[in-house]
Amino acid sequence: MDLLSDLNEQQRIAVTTTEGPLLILAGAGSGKTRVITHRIAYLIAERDVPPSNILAVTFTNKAAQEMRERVEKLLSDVRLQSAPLVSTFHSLCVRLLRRDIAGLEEGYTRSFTIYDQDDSVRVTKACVKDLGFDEARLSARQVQSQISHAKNSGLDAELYAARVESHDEKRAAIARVFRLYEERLRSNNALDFDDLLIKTVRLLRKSDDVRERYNDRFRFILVDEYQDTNSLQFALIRLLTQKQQNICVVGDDDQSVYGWRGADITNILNFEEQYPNTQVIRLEQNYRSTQNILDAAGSVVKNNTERKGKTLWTSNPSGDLLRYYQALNAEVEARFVAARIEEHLRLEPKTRAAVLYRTNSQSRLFEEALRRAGIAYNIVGGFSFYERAEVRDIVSYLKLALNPHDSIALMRVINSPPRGIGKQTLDEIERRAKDYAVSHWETIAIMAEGGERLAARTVAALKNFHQIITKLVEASGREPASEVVKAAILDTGYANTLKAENSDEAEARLENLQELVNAAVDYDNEEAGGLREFIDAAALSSDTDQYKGDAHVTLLTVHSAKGLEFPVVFIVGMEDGLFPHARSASDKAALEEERRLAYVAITRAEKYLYVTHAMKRRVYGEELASEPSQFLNEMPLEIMEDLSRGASWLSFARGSSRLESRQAARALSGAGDSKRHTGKTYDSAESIAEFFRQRSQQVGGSSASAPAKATTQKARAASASNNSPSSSASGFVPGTHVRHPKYGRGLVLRREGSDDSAKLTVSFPGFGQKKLIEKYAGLEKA
DNA sequence: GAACTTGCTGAATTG
DNA sequence: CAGCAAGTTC
Repeated sequence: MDLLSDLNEQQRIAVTTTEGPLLILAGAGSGKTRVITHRIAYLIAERDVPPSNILAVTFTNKAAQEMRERVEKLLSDVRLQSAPLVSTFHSLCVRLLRRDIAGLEEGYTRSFTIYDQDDSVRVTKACVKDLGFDEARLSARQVQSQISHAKNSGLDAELYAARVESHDEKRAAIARVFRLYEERLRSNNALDFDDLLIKTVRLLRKSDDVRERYNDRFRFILVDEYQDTNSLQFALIRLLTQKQQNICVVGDDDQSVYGWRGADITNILNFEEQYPNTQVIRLEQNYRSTQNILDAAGSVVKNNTERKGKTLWTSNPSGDLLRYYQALNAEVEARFVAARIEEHLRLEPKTRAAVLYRTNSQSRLFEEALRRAGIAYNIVGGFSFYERAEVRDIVSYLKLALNPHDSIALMRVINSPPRGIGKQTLDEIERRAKDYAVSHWETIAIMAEGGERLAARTVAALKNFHQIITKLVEASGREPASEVVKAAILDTGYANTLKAENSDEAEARLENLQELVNAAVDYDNEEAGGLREFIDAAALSSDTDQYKGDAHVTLLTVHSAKGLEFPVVFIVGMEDGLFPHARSASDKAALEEERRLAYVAITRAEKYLYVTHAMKRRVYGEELASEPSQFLNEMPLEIMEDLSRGASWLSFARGSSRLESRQAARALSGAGDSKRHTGKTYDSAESIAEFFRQRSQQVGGSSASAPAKATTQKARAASASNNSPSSSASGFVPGTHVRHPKYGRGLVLRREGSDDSAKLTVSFPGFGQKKLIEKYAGLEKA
């Protein structure tokens, strides 16, 4: 088979440049996966590289699996002795550590357990409690994320503590939790997700032996989604490429959306400096989307300053206009989306649609609307299979089967199903474990022998539990994984308790457990890994792994959608404070990341792209007014079609921007001209548009290169609407959040007149818009 | 010890 | 509004 015939020129160079460092800047939809898979196949088939010398690293299992399958397909007529290793960063680390962790000399053994985030939070919580800190003031979740952040930036507990200012009480507390947390993990022979990378890097640094071995083994390394790598992952790559520099990284700086998780965009921006003699290849032809969709994406992302800059182009037709919809509230938005999906499926039963949202909590309304419309959907994220309580319980039993000293697992299931071991007994176990300085498991063994101050009932209950686990441990020594899973479900009483409940919910849980058994059976058949690997896979499985490519309708966050494509895409909740998220508003870098996120969302679409927003939305159970996202304003309005009922932000923004430079700059396209509106009938929309116009001036427009233009724009706006924006430094300019003695929090929409006699139009959630004279209103900044 | 009630606090994105 | 911890009752 000719591996190069169906590639374009750039792709071909990317595939055949096999020696030396290579940076492939691959725009969205430019055939990135195809290049990687062809490259692997090419190395094997044309350059006679033994597959075992190739390592390809991805971020998700799903991507890894897809890559494996595609390579296999390309090489279907080549006989292979081995397969290239296609793996996620985390499973690569597990693989190394399962073999060599003892070389670290930190007391860890090869049978270490992996703590996922939920486990980590549990440990953190226990640490906070045991150190006597107030759990309400020091939320375990927050502390855990601080610890994780520290670990990812190369700080251990000691370094972190040393960095904490003495007066910063909270951080000092976190530092103490951090230290205890690390101790607990170590004494449980457990590693959290961050440790997997940290320990691997440390091991490769420490042991020349191990480092050499893997340098010799992996002579050709590929890294996908390189823009998402963090400093530890970079260090890992560095260590693996000491002997050779056949390192090929593929990424797109415009799609870097994991900065909050420690991803370091400079890894890709500075790759050429880190690896001298790097060849750079740009893949800029997009095969996925229509021209209009690409225009929208480009028009948004070009507002970012921190980027390498590239322009996607396509030979695809311009396609349909983007479809815009302004909903009264979030419920209406969901109903609109469901109705449109129904329509698309009616016209094209085989099409696939995706609903993309910023936060998982938005999914519920769409689930309800789709269910009501009788449309089947698939949802990614939220509670994934391995995160369900019953699955986690059984997995905990399995962990105990391999290592009964795993206290986290033990405490999780010691009384589920209920077997008469209550809080009193648990506290007693905790106390004694600490006193004797032995594991909970050993403590239970001692207590099960009976003794002073223990009720006979308690002793019997503990004995029972001890026996159950002992049996599981024995079973794990001789039975295949699936049999141990069955035992963990049946012999622990778990299944019986669920059956006895006799409810629909219990029924569903039983089905999930059946599913777990099925997974284990598959595992027994396919790989000879055994229970250990089965549990590792469960721990490392991720949300995006649940994505089913053949589903007609998929609900997922924008983050989870990265790397996927759909003929029909809905980007919903395009509102200020939601997308971009409020937590990013203050920070320029964070806002740029949000913008890249918008870019990712837009470029998922092949043919039809919908953008929607709601005027009102429930937050914390309270209904709040919301403004359209600034990213909507950054799209070319003339390639949007307005599907809103009645007046909308778009209809007004379009009318009001007619005279302004943005229109002139985009005069190329004649679309939208037929939809001229005077704006006079659109009271609320008018104020929203006003708000935008004002804000774009405050922010200084989209590019730094046009100060002169910004001034004329400002002057014109001022004369047109009789405003004097930002002339009174002390006053409340539109966009400011204010507090009113009677109406509470509100948003300034408009300001008329100057100095302190200015008239303000302020929108108060729940009270509507009020016109107020600034000097009498008693407003304060909120 | 278990099941139920109340009252509080807090959700951004994920391997 | 929801999920969780502490408090209450059987």
